[in-house]
Amino acid sequence: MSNIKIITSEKNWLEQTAINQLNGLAALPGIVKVVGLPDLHAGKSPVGAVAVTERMIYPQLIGGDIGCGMGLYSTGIERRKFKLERWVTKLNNIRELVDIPAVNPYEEPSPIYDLGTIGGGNHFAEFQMVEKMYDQEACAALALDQDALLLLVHSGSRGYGQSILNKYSDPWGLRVDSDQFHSYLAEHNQAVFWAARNRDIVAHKLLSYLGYTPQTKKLMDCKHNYIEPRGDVYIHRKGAVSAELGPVVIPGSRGSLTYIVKLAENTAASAFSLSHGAGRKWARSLCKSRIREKYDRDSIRQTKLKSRVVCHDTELLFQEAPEAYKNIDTVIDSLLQFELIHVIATLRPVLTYKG
DNA sequence: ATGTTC
Repeated sequence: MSNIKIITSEKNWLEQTAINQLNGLAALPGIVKVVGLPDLHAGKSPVGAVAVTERMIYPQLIGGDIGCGMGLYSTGIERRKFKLERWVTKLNNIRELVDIPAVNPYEEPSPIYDLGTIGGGNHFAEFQMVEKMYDQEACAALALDQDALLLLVHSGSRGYGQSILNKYSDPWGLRVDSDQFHSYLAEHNQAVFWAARNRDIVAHKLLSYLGYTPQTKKLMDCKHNYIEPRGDVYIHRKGAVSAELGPVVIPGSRGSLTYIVKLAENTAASAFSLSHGAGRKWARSLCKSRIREKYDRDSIRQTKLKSRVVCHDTELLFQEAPEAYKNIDTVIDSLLQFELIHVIATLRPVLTYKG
């Protein structure tokens, strides 16, 4: 009997490298179960993956960006007040949210340097609007409003999480009876906590920069890089979201819809976890050569959904192009086939801001 | 992923 489960469907392509990495995880000491979600792809350790362990934890599987995740906010701004060109112009005037004075509104000093900055890579802050509601009741319970402008923030613990990982990289895997096990988990929990706060501050800084008194309401916060102790086992989620904490946001790319899903009953099959996005299809290094001819400096900043992207790093925009990501509909379809989710709404990105 | 990094 294999301890590996892959949640996928015929149409959903998975790269062999990622499956090999998943097999590698399954062979580690203390591993009870390994799950590959439909957005599985290769990374330093596989992304879109869940590893359930006993008597051991593996900080390296989580990586440096401890607590990374997505916060979805209602901005308190009506969608008709959204002014695309004006906001694009304004956001073009700052490099990152570092240009906006950092304020730590909390009592404790922040361990995150430049609290309220988005960071690089696949991180972003994105304005979205409700595209379609499929489950009115669930949308109402979530306070998802058709007329509200929404903001999705994908960011993590910045350098702070990495500094924690650096202290616990040796040995590979920490046993429950070690001091390191307990101190890592305590520091990890701090990073998870601060990463969520970082997302909150990103939302606030962005809205105040655009001239609004932030009246954000957090609809959900879905972390996807962390360890959850659950009874006798430890659920490592690397690019995977808990299926037990309420509705989940699963974005595609900047050029596709975002799904809001409700949890189904049968989530034990996926180690109580769901996908965190569409998942990469192309390695970063391959993107530029594959789509260079299709775009110029302007057109790479627009999507087929007519949304816009503000980002000063053109290289990054190629690496994070919609083409570099798998089809979100196929990922959602795989989750539906395994009866892990119900779709309650879709959102449409209108403006993406990247550091 | 990363106050990257030569």
